[in-house]
Amino acid sequence: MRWEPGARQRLQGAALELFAARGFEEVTAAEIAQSVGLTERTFFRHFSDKREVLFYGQDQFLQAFIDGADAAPPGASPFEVIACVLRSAASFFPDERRAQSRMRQSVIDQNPALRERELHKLAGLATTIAAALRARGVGEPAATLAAQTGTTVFGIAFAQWIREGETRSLSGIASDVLRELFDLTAALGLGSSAGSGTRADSAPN
Amino acid sequence: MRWEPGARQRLQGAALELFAARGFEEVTAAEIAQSVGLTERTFFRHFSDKREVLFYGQDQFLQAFIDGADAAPPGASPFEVIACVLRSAASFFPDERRAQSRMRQSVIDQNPALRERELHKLAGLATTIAAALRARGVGEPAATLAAQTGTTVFGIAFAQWIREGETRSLSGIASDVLRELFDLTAALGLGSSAGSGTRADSAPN
DNA sequence: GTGACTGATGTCAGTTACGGACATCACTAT
DNA sequence: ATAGTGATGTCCGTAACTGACATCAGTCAC
Repeated sequence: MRWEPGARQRLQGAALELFAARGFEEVTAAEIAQSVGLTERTFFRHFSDKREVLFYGQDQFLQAFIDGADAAPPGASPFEVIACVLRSAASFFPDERRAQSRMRQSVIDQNPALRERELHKLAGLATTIAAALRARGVGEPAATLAAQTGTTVFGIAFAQWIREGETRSLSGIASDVLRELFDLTAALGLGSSAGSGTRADSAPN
Repeated sequence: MRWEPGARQRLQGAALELFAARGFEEVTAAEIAQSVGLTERTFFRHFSDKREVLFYGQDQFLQAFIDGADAAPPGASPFEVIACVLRSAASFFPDERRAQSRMRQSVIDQNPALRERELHKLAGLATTIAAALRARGVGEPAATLAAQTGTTVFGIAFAQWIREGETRSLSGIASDVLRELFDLTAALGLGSSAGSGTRADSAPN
């Protein structure tokens, strides 16, 4: 071969290290490229923009979400599907990855631009799940509602999984967070309209 | 006065028009500035980056969220607070603003970078609401869970409010979406652990 | 085997989003 | 008057991208 293989992976690895060491904004794309023997132009051939070097290649992760939805039994309610999705997604992060995820997340958390990209990816996940729910016959806004709430639960669970001192599995944490959500909504009353209806008629505008 | 007052507002107005006419990426910051008799440098003194021209000045909007949380009765459960927040936030968008909101949103929806920024702002709202809930004694992860779910509901309701042909008020739509969320979660069974616990013990990893 | 073809890369030049440093000049307080 | 302030202009630099074109190992057709 004329070139070392795995240029993309090398770029991603070098980028994460450099970002962790000196911060996202203090590292240029040219620098990352040169650190693995490539040029800036090649960097931007592999990644649509500088931030993307930290997010590219989540196809398998997204697939885990889809697989979770597909694995749900035919008659499952939207949130039962979400529970399956969460379990499948969580299996994508075994405890061995905790340390790496922590490092990566600390880089992301320290830069607003990177957090924006992360939120965007999360929203993309939600859109995908919503589509899967719609394919199962779930209508709107239930599909989007369940999908976005599901990614919210995942996000909160993931943040907890990353937290220093946490030892539970991501799957376990996600279950707990989901249960907490049920408890919160259930605390509002038994009738479906009792909770919000309590004051809904007082000031519609 | 040496300069026309309201430079920021003029920049925002011109930017929205130009973006709507030609697309976000096809308009340069210098162009926007010159269209209102200012320079590019001044543009970036008013807005931290080009996208921000569409998002700056949402302090009142954010305040509406906070006010909603503060207006909730002392003993209210997290989601009762959320219901108050939604009502307060919705009152920030009377039907007269529907047309303008539609135009603005269509610009945002057509550009990924702008959607990223929007999600980031939404996330900031959620963080603020979560803090308000914590100040009321709500613990974690309940506070974050309720806050993020609340902004999700708001986002879905807003998207529906914007939709062509929709005539209901944002407040009414938000109530309906919130009720739909309750229905979805309530459909899982009465016990708080029945829904997720069904398969939680089968494959923790 | 030779020649066309491909795919990943390099090179170069350009545009645009910003940010730092300094000047300007109406307005204001003293 | 004099000094100070605040919004702006001017100038210049850096870094994120982008398009056009060159290069050259490997591969496939013939």
